[in-house]
Amino acid sequence: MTKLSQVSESESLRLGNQLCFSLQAASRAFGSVYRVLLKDLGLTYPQYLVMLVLWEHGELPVKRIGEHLRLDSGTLSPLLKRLEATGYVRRARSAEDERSVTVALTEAGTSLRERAVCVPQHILGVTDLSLDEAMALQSLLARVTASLDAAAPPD
Amino acid sequence: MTKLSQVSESESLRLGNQLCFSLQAASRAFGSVYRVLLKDLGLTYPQYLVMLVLWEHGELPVKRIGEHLRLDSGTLSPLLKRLEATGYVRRARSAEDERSVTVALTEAGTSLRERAVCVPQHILGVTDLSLDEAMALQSLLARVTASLDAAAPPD
DNA sequence: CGCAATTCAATTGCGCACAACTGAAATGTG
DNA sequence: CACATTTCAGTTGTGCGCAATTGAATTGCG
Repeated sequence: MTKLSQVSESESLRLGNQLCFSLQAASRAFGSVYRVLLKDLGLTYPQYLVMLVLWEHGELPVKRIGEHLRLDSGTLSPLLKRLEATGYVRRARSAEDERSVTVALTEAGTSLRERAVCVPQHILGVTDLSLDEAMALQSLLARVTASLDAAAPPD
Repeated sequence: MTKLSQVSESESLRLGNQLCFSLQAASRAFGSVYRVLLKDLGLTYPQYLVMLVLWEHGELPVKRIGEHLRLDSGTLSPLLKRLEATGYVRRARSAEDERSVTVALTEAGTSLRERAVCVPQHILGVTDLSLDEAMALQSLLARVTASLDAAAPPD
């Protein structure tokens, strides 16, 4: 098994830089498609991710949401404030632990789910990948992320 | 060839959402590693990308840089101003076309290249992918981006 | 128990991405 | 040639991602 770090310099230079760039490009391309789809729902993509977590797990403290999405309070606090302003979410200090803030879905936030189920299908519809390819991609991404995290731990 | 849009609902719902998420996660993980490496060079990752373009192509108008990196003037103008403040780049209105601004490397910007060549190798060293896997990943990403762009054109 | 260390959300500050707009310069058309 | 259209870079405003810090609440240890 040839390791990338053993490939010729010019080759690895190109590939090394290009890999991250392609990743970013793909990520932003997804962003454009999501932006259009989510506009009607009054959500940005990161806000949509938070809603997915809440739809799946129900009421959660900010910390837990951050663990699911790898986001810290610096990102989540203002984002959740905007979700609250939109009316999809309610925040309240936990009674058991006054440091913690519990985020819960409002009525509007809960019912939004039905209007959002079509989103991932629409996304998949335009990716033009086979199931195998999508799973292969997913698997490669997971491995890359894991090894990068080992090198520069997210904590 | 099974198309994702034909897979069962629950499966595609999960995969559809997860694909973009994994992409973002991998992109951010790369970002963390690059951030550490580029700190010594006084560059952010997007600034590094601009430098790569300039190292390869030499003096270029803002528009061309944007075409290489898929970035518009709203992103590039302040970024280039910061690169100029750091001293890696010089900007000047083009003589032939007064609308255009030409970006050129300074002495410091040119010589920075030597200190930057180790970056992609270091990055590759921690991705833990074989050459085949890296190329497969690259190819999948390119296809995904192309199909997403067809659905929501970057223009 | 009492005090230090830890945990949690929030805030501040910086840089990037993108949409929408501005204004100046160039191009094209009648 | 005159005037509308297009092409540039820049600015403004919003939202994200992350580092660093703050302040309050909890936990742990002596």
